Amino acid sequence: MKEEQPRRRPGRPKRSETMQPNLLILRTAAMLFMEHGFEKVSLEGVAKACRITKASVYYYFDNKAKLFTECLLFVLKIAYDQTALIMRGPGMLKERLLIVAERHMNNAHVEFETMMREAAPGLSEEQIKQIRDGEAQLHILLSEIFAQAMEEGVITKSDPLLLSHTFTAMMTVRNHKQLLNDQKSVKQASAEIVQLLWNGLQPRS
Amino acid sequence: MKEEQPRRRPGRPKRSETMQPNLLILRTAAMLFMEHGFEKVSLEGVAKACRITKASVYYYFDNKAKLFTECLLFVLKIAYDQTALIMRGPGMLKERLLIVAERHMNNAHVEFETMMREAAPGLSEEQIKQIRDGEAQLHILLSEIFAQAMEEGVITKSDPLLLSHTFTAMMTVRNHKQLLNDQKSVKQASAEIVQLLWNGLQPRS
Amino acid sequence: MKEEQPRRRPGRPKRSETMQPNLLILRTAAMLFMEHGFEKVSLEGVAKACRITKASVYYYFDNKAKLFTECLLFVLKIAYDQTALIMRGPGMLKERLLIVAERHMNNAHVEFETMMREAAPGLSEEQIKQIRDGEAQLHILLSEIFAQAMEEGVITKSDPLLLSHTFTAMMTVRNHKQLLNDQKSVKQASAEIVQLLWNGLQPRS
Amino acid sequence: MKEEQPRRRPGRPKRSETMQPNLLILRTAAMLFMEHGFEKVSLEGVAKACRITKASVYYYFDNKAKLFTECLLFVLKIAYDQTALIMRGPGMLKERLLIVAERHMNNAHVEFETMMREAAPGLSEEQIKQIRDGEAQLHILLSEIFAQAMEEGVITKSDPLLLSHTFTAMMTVRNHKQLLNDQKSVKQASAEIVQLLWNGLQPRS
DNA sequence: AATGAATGAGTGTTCATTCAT
DNA sequence: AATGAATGAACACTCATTCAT
Repeated sequence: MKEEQPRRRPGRPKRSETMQPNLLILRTAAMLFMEHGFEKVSLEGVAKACRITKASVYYYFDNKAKLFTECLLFVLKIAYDQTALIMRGPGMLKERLLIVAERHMNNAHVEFETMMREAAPGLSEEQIKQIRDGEAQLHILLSEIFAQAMEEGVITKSDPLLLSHTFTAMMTVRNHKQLLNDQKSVKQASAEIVQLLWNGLQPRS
Repeated sequence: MKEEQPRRRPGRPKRSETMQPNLLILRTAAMLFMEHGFEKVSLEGVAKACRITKASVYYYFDNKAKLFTECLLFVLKIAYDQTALIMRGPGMLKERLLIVAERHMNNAHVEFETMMREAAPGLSEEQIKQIRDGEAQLHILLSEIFAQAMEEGVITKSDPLLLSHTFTAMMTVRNHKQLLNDQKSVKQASAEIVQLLWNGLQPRS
Repeated sequence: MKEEQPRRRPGRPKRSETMQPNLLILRTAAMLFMEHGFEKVSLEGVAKACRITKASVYYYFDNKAKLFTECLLFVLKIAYDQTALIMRGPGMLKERLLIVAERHMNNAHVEFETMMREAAPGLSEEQIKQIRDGEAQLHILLSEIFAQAMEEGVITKSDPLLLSHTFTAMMTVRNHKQLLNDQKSVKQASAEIVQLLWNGLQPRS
Repeated sequence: MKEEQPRRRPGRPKRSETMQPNLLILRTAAMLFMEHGFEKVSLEGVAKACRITKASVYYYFDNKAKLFTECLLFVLKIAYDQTALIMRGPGMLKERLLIVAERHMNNAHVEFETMMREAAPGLSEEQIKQIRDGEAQLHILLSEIFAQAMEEGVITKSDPLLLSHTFTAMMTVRNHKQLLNDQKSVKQASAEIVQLLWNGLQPRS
């Protein structure tokens, strides 16, 4: 993001014409990157999806790596905010987890680490660090929630950071075409997955 | 990487070296595909890694899609065999799961579904089906084991297929660079993950 | 051809040179295609002949098939216009035929149908149809002229379309290196050929 | 042709198994070259059509240029013999021309000069000369027949060599897909073409 | 006599990037 | 602010050719 745009009211903007090209590109590219990964998204493709020219994309973003980085930071920010809002909100932990899971699983996208691995050779150290930091914050957020719940005896004690990663990893089931789409709704799947994590495999006496 | 090896002249080699180039290519390419995904692996790259020329790769495999397909089937076969051996072997279910998890997590690679999504546009319907079938068999194997365990009361009842997918998904934690490599050994992580799945979050009274 | 011209750096040229690259490429490629046929002309070759790069050719034309199609339509259009101008102009039919023959034979090129046969596998149905249509119009033009002449008793009655094709075919003599270039001028050859067609072999009493 | 094969009885051999690979390759390649031209025929393709390997083709023929040359000489020889047989045979000149025309037009193939132009850059001077000579003999044969007919007053006097080339050129109508195949049988077309050449366009009083 | 295995050079095509306007 | 026009590097793939067996 090059500079500070005049602040816009929250909520999705109505139509592209009204949006600053800045943001339009960012949103569009973010969507494409999340859906197809780094390599498969060409700047030509981004430009076309925005109804502008490739050179215009370069006007706003130095290069592909930069655009990618900003896109991911943008997405991570949103994910962070949404997750924070839900997880810090009211309700039982299990219920809040379910909401997060459902949200997350609803838009199938390339697994984060895979995307990073794909993109990494094209990114600078600094850029990688930035993205890693953004991601880390999300895990820290979750692990703090988990840690607190452990303190309070709401859930069994374990490594909260690992729990956060595991929880996130479980949601990649959204990508498993053969399970979803064919057999289960996302809503049902996410419910069952959270249930699984909650109860564990070991039968309760 | 500019070491100038005097490239072999064309013609049949003097029959000496170790592995059939057939297999050498398959193994090498499989490794590369699993590590970097479909797009990032160039046949030039595969060739170089095998110390042969691109044209030679084409001598053995019709095209990239074919090579990719055979690589995945190769990998899936191995994974299936290993998993079958372990899961049908002796020991408590939890212990067997742990072994599988450890094995699986030890070689970090691109998440399967992400790779498929990336490669799919380049593959034929038939090839996609073949790979999907190979993958499905692994899940069927696991879900049969799980179903039986449920029958026997070893684990709580739930959808065994979903459980299989979830279990697999959990192991993508291997890719989370920031968790592993930095903080935890794979051995420890897999143990904790299986523990998590086994006990669940809800505290036992 | 190893003269090292310092290749222009990328970016927009300083707006000076003569022809639109658009047309330059079309003309150059048309010439090459007509002279060497579809396969033998590489886009690299076209680019070099235009003193630009291959990628620049792609900037103006989607792919080889498209460029080829546009070239042929371009050439057919010119041929049509020239032929129409002459054949619908004043003068005796025989004289007009002579002029057309001379024009046509003056630029030796690959026989049309042979070129189409060569190129066809690479073209889309639509593209083939377009070219065929362009070609057909030329034959329709000629056959209408012939039909009218037959009506008026200027020439003997026969199938006018076949006559058009035959007339066109006769002009492929231009390609017969051993006859022309060595022994006869094109001017003389075309005159004799038209004479031949006009009088026929059978002696007049 | 590398050496003198034990002489075979005339007529087409029953099946490939009985044929010397020598000849099998020659015939097959000749057919392919005549049908598709020089560039489009790959030695791999020739080999496959012969049910042997590419290396075997190389065993019998030094390289593509050599094979091509021998194929054309082979075809020209046959054409010469057939033409000689017919043209020196009994019957009115016009009737004999018709038979030759029909034969020639029946197997549509790449126009000779076009093929030569395509292949020439790959051939040695010597090879080009050989083929040109073979072709020239055919034209000499025809022009001698024509010259004699002119002497005898059977046809009008003109340049007999040019007549030969023109006659040959007229038969390239066989390639005009839009005329033949759609509207006329080859038999009919050849008859009309010979008629055209015979009578000429100018009405007889 | 016949071939399996290898190569180098070339082709069509895509794409990130640059630069004058 | 925005873009049209250009490039170089890479990639998938093909093919004529070579050589040890």
